[in-house]
Amino acid sequence: MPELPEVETIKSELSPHIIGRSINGVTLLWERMLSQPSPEEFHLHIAGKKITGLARRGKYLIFRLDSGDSLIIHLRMSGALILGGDPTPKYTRAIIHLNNGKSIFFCDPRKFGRIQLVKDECDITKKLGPEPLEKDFTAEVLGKMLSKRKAPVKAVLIDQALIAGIGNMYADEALFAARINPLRPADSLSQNEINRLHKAIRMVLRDAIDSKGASVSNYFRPGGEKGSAHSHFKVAHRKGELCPVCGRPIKRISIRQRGSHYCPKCQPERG
DNA sequence: CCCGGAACCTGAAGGC
DNA sequence: TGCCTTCAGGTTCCGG
Repeated sequence: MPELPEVETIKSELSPHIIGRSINGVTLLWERMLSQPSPEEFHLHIAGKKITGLARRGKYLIFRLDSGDSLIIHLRMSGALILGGDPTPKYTRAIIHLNNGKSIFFCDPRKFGRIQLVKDECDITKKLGPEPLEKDFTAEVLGKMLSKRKAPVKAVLIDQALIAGIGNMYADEALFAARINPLRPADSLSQNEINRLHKAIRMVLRDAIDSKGASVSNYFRPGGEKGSAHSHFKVAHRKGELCPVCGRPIKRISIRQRGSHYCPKCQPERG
């Protein structure tokens, strides 16, 4: 599932191929993928616009256009952006046609991904919490967030309004690295645990970016290659496998209807 | 505001 | 082998 490291990888690998290019038009094969504006408005305002920059905020990928508008893509669960000519990849739901004969194929078996064209990208990004890899995301900032919440710390980590870009698998990995049980009430963490968690979040995300993201589900890089971050996972998606630290089986429980993987020994109920 | 649960989707995996 | 059910989870919406 594309989370921060996957979207960051897509941004880096797509950028050199598309910045400075113009968009001839966009084909929508699954119209509900467009959340705003209307299809008529969308086609009217996108045709012929030049891509001046590509940015990421949380899990959103932002194409900045010379018109001042921004084309914003969210891959949600199973989306991938593949750069190519032909043939059209399986599960293609939208095609962004560039002026060099190449296209960006938005492939998404689950049809959860979304495209929108907005005048002001802040309308979308202002709802997001800080970027976990930026300087302003300090242990103090994290501690303040957690201290206001009684929900399980796992649920708080994946709340995009608090921290932007962490999803289910990297939350599990960060909590394991910090040796914190995912069910612990967020406001029950000690200062030491907050510091560990802060460090773990940044380490886990940076490592995953170095590995070009985790190819679970339908994630592919723009060239069609997979990432390798999933092969370094210690607990995420590893139910029943043995903990690399203590050798006990990884447990899987449901938190907020999300599969949560952890080691009962290394991440005990009470810190 | 805070919290938890349902809905959106469909391929994959598991049960019988 | 095959049908059927369940699972996967990012975001949005809704109810308590």
